[in-house]
Amino acid sequence: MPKLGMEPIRKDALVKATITEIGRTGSLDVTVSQIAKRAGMSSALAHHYFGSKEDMFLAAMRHIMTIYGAEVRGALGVAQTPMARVEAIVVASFSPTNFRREAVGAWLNFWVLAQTVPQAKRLVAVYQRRLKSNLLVGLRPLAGARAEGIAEGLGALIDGLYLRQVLRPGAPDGAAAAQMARDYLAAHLPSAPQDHNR
Amino acid sequence: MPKLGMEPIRKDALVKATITEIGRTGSLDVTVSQIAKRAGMSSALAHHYFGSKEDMFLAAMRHIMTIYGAEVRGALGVAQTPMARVEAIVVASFSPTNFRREAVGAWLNFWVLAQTVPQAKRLVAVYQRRLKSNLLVGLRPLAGARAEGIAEGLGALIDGLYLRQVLRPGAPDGAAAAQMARDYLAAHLPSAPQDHNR
DNA sequence: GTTTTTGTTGATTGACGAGTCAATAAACTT
DNA sequence: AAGTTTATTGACTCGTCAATCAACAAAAAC
Repeated sequence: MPKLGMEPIRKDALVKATITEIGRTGSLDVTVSQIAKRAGMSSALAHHYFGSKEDMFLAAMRHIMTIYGAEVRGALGVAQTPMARVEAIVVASFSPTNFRREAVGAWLNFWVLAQTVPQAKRLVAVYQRRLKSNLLVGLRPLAGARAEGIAEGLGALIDGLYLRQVLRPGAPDGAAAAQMARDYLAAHLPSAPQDHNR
Repeated sequence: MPKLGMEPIRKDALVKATITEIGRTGSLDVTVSQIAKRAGMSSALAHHYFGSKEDMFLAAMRHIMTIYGAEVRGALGVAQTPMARVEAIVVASFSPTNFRREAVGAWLNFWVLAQTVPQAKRLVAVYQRRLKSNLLVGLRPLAGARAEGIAEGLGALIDGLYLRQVLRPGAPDGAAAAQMARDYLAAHLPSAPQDHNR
């Protein structure tokens, strides 16, 4: 009983299933059948819509980055001060949508994929560039020439917090991670007076 | 022409070859044959000395952690002040031995392995605990109650710097990474006066 | 109402790779 | 010198999985 216009629906289901399965198993060693099954179709159909497994992986990466990008853009839209802009990025990075178990697990594996697949490497590079440039818009008014280094460091810290989240048992604690990023900012920005005695 | 006492030699060669191959291909999808070939023997012999591929991976993890641990211990041995202790850990973390391409690439993949293999997860947990406790010894005299949070943050930052190194083209720049860690410390420690205008 | 397009799958192919085994040989033991 | 242990490998088994194909079904187009 084929309804028409299935393509986008099927593709969407496959992309989500890909993320779920990679996150669930914690590995890129997921079979197309597993993914297809979770998405409610045969593996042949998955191959029909995406040419190859690699294509599915890349689509899944793009999806994760799209969600993240949209959330950042949304938060940046309402930010008025430079500090609010930086804060918005931090909040978005550790929001329940992006910092959820599945997504973080998938993210780590995409990082690995980027070591092998040039396309994937390019996607990660895009993410890094965007993150840095977004941070810089907020940081430059606050830190001038030092903004560059702070953005680099904050980027690394965020990635590190993601990395560590992967192995932490239990529900992800985005609030704690975000607080760590804020502490980093507070310590590195000149204006905000620092309170080292608690 | 079998000479006796080959076991430790073969095992050592296999462990090193495992790290090399994982680092080279950037993936855990290396075949036992590849590893064995690089180590100069047949795949059957690799299976003879290690029961399974997983065993080889675990041995390789232990090897990397052992090298790292030894270097940290060595540097800590000669450190006199609390600050020197923390500095020693930073230096060791980004020393050419530990921060080399191969090792960092392998490290990332072991992180992935830890998502699937409980043994591997335990090893990473051990690394994290040791790092944190080593940092705390130096940080507590310097930061008191705040030491805990600083150690956690510095640990995440170090991991993040490793993570990012993986995708950076060209030779690894341990000096720059170490500097970033030092900046983190300088910004978070109360005593050292901060120079925000440069 | 026949032809084309779109959706769908079970079955098959073809490759690859982990782990086993039998066989060979050198060294140590008694 | 016969027997045991250690080293070593080529050949083989067995499973898995990405990708393809042939076939069927329903909607759309003509």
